[in-house]
Amino acid sequence: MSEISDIEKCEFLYLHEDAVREVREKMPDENTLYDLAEFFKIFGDSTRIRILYALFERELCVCDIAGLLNLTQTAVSHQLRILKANKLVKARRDGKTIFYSLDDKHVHDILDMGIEHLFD
Amino acid sequence: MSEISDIEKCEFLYLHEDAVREVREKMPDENTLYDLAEFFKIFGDSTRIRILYALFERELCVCDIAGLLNLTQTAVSHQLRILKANKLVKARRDGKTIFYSLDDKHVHDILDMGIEHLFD
DNA sequence: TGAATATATGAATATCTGTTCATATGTTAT
DNA sequence: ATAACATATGAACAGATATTCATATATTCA
Repeated sequence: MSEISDIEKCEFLYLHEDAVREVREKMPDENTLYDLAEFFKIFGDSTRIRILYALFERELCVCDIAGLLNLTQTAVSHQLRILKANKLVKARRDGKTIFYSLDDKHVHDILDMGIEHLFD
Repeated sequence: MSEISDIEKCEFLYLHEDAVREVREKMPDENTLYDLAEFFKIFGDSTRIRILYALFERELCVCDIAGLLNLTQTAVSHQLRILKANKLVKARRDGKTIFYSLDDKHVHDILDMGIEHLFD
């Protein structure tokens, strides 16, 4: 009986040590992968996706978006805050109204690639 | 006093009717956008992102991945099931071992574009 | 056949996240 | 200054989700 528990043996042994060693060296930085997941999390919500698509055509104010997508003003505001914090949209004030528009050249390409995957 | 509540007036009026009408016509199908969000949800988890990056180099078995990423076998299995269900990875059995590898040509491009956004 | 190994899976739990509600902030017009 | 309007925000709540635990399945080997 070694120190390694029989029950979870697989947890502590590399079945293919050379493969694992090679992969480990080439893996990107841990923090980068974490940030990357956080970034994609933004696209993982249909409300935000719909807002982004709405803004593809032209800038819109909060109430336009709420009416267009049948959402409350509050819900839209909350989501816009997230999108803005992640530099996907930007805001411009005109009197009482605040217009939102896209602020990232990659967004369109990323979403298109997702669509491509869906229709394979 | 009209039927429209004063408090939520913005909810029921289009501030910019023409804009909203134009955008509504060009919006993609509602179901497509929902599926798209579901697809990106998969990338919104660092464990799954790490697994995908590990598989960029070469095929690996469940225990390799668990050891490499310091995760339990069970956690890896659960995530691989999700990745497989969404056709991002495929499995190949060799005796007791099951090797997983990437199964989508878009994954690499999508992740790269995410990285690009991060490093802007 | 039975023991050992590699992986899968259902249920429970804890955490995260989106929406709602109530309210605050900021701008315009009277 | 005050009312009306557009938007923002904090707290509470409900639903989703990743991990863990216990256990099942599948394959190999003695």
